[in-house]
Amino acid sequence: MENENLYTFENPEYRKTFWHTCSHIMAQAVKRLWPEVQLAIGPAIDEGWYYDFDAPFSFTPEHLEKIEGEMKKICKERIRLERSEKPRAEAIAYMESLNEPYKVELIEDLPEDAVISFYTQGEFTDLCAGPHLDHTGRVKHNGFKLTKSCGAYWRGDSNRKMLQRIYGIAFPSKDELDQYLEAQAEALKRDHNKLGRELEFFTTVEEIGQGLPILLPKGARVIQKLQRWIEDEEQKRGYLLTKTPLMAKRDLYKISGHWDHYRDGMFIMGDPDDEEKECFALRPMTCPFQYQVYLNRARSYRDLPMRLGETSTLFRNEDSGEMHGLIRVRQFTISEGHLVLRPDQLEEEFRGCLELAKYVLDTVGMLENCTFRFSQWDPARAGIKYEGTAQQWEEAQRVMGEILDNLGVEYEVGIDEAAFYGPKLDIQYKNVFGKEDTIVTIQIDMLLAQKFGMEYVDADGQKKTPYIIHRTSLGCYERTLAYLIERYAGALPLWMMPEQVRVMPITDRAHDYCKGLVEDLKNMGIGAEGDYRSEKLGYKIREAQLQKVPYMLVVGDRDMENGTVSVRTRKGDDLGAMTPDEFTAKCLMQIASKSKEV
RNA sequence: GCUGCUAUAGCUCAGUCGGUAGAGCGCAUCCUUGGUAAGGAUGAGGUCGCCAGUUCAAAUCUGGCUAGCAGCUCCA
Repeated sequence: MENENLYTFENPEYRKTFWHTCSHIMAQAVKRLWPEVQLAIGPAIDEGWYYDFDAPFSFTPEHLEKIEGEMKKICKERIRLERSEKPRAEAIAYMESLNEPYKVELIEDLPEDAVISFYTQGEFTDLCAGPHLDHTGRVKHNGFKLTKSCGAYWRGDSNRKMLQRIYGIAFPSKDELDQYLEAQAEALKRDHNKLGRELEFFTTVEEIGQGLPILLPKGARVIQKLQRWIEDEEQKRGYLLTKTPLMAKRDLYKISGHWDHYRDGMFIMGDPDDEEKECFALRPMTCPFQYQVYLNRARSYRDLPMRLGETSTLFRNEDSGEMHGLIRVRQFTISEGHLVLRPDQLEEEFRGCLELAKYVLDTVGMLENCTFRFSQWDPARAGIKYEGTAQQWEEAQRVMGEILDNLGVEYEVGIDEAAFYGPKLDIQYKNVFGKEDTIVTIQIDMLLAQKFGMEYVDADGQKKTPYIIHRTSLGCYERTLAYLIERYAGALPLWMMPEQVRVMPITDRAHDYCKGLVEDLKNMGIGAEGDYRSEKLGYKIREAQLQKVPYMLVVGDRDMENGTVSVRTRKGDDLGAMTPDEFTAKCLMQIASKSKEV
């Protein structure tokens, strides 16, 4: 390795070290300004760093400015960072003397014989494993910025004290910092929660409530197109369409285990504690409903695999702070499905689910930004969060791990991320803020079939319990729409766009001609609208452009004479004049091919 | 649920020291009939999120609620 490359920002190790030192500089600045503030933790993260503080006041933007000012001084002072070590007991005593209870707690969690390392820069010493830059002058006084402050629980535990977290970002030069901040600002312009409202895909109304977005005609149409496509695609792949009730008596959820595990997260109608009276709950998942389809009659091994699909609306009473645009809502519709299968079919069917998910994610243009996570149980929470035996869990996870390896899936492992009934493959996607959520999930369930008494008669005449795969193909339609809006900055591919063509007469003389065009296009299944207002062409084009309408058909005297339309794209390309038939054929072809480019 | 911030016209926002509101865009009407990102004029539109409190007087100050935003926690 060329040594000089180790100390560049391109090296992730160096970058993290750089940001970690920034967090120490920030902590030092805070302690200089307000010695009474106590320190918790301050790691480097994927983009920058944060430090958690316990302060008797709230950090405001003015506080952040002050801290930045003090940090600039520390950078200019070029203070050396020196590592030192103390035995555990001495380290605890030292942090007690500094009145840093959070640091004391951190050290107390380390083993008895641990040697504790510290980093000292001038008057400031912090508990830290390192490594660090050699001196604070490596950070440029104009190369960093404190981006936000917010609350964060001590040790990520919602039962413990809420501390205050300050986030920061730094680069080796002001130019790079400015570039980063500029890119951030650009990314936020794609925020579906703003753009989706501006473009009238959805809205919310105070009286309806949190997490209950209204899909406006444009948003509803996109989702309809996606749903029809998915339902058809699944039918091609052997799925049977079901339509099951949106609610059930509590009895159903008791069998599945959801009543015990997620009662607080359900919308319940009736008194849940009164066993004498009927009590219903809106469904938070589809599983036990779709199982009834299987249970409708006795099944043979010949019936398996049975692939059930449903466009399923679910209701989950999320905590008030969890809702976010279309990404996290209280009522949503997913491309749900359950596969009931014999053990020997598990790998093949899992492969089919993964293939389908990858196909649909690729088609909508999201696959390249997806990451895969193998969500496993945490044995420490066996019997609390997770049902079933350790043997069942190990078996399911072993099988799933083998399948994933055989399929060459590159994944990260998420411990304690599994469902209560089994491990999952979660396909993750990030929004413009960098926050990650699950877009698609494929789960192996070795428990629920037994609970519901699902069986099949095998070739040997024996009754056996099937495996179940829970899966989505395009995930939750609301969430997917949100990501699509962000992915395409609102300019969705032609095939899923609600309004695909806008016809614009230049003068009143062209109105009838245009109306005929719009009608013809609509009859061919193309989303077309006419703009008959007495505005100038430039005005109409600008508006269609802002609304991301893929094709604009301009019609004036010239076109009427020649029997043509003049075609313009939202990208600004002038495709010239062509006959309506030529345009229609081109448009239909592009729609059918689900091209991402138009 | 927690911490912090926010709420004024359909949208984006201004409104100083407490004295009951303003702009741009949009919308409506009229003029304009035009060739690829904003033609002109006129007009309508607001219990200042809701409920209390302080005050002679509240968009403005205080409290509660509702909703929105960022993060934390959670996400079957």
